[in-house]
Amino acid sequence: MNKAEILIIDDEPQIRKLLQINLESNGYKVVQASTGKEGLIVSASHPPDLILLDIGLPDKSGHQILKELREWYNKPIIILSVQDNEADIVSALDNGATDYLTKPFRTGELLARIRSAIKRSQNTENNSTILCGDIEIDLIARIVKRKEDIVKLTSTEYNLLALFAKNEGKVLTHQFILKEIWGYSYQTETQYLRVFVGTLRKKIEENPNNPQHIITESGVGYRFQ
Amino acid sequence: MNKAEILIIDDEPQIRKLLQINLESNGYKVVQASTGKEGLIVSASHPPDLILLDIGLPDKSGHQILKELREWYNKPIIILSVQDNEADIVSALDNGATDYLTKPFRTGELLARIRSAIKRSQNTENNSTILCGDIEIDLIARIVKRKEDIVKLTSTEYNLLALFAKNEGKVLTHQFILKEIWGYSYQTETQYLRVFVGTLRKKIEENPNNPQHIITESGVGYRFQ
DNA sequence: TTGTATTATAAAGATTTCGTAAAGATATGA
DNA sequence: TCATATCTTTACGAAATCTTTATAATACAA
Repeated sequence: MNKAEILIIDDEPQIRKLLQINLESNGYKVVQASTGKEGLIVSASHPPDLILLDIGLPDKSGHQILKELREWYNKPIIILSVQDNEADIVSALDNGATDYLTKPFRTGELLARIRSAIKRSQNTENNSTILCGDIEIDLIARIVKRKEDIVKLTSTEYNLLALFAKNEGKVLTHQFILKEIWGYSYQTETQYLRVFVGTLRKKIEENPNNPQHIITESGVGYRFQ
Repeated sequence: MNKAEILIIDDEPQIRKLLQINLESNGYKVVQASTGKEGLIVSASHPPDLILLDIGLPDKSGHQILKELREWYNKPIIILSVQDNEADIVSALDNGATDYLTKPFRTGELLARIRSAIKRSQNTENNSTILCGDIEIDLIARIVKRKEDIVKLTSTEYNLLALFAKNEGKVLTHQFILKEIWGYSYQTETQYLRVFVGTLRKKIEENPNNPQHIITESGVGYRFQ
């Protein structure tokens, strides 16, 4: 395989330099970003194979960046932090961080953890666009196309469709969907779901009266195929 | 999904006890081994969902155990160690350890790293399908296939079939089935069962008049095979 | 073989769940 | 501010599912 590409998101130039030297001498290609915002843009325009994210960023909190990245980025994200705070670590890991290292870290360990993470991620296939029949969902750009034509979706409609697509083939319960899209306290508002499934079907189904993508599983939930 | 099962391989009884209490109170099922050799035997006879491995074992070095496990075991292995030695960490990670924590570790962090590791391993392989002849039941996706074709089942029909499949070969009494599917107060409504077994047979049996999967045990209940 | 208990099937009735339209509420942006 | 888009509710007919009843088929024991 080619050189793996690693994106460093860190506001301290010295750290970036240090990491760059170490990573490049170990055969990685390095891209840098000094703010969270820049990191999001860079990673979206050219997704790296792994991201090193400093949690103590000045513009947005690293936790926020992590969440935004994880909406579409499913390769490894390793957190670097001066904080040796358990709550911080737990929160980062639960929000999808692959690993968490406390600064100052040992270079050899960091490199080993990077190798380990990249190796594992290669075993899983990750795609930032999902293709289901004539529907194409670009998780990075948040754009949905049907037979090459862009489908205009509201934010909630998109979130719902993306959730379906990420779980293609599985039956998702009303509860689960409501929890994911609207939040924990909306688990009983199944009527929301009916309305939004209705509008989604109108937009993505050939014949909304005979849906081929969003299938109703009566009494349970819906299934996307 | 069911309780994830975690195997602890550690020679110190206090550590095992501490881990056991913490893990069990977080909903995990815990199995223990006090030596590396025992750990290998236990994991081979009944593979756990994750292994916590102490690197400083008396009989074989933990590194050796790790290598032997990794010859066939591909679920997460998290190393616990009193050694805060970089070479040790690097070696463990390069030999396929999923993570490496130094004792004394923080319980919350360990639990978060366990959650993270299990979550990732589930994304790679989610084969929770039960196969019975030409019938395939995917318990996670909640989907039933017969000879590759999806069989459309109502919620109750699915629950019933899943119950049968989970108890393949066993005779389930009317009482038991009714209690499991409809609830405690329906134990005498055997007619429900007859109706639903009938519709299920129509959907999954080659010849519903001569069922091969759902067998009647007259006067007792049914058996799935 | 006959009678009884158990099981199977069909179909009607009751209930729940679903889909849709549309009105009201809220947010968004010029 | 107003206009527009979006979200939340409400209402009701349609569809799917569940429950009940009736009756036929089958199994089993005397």
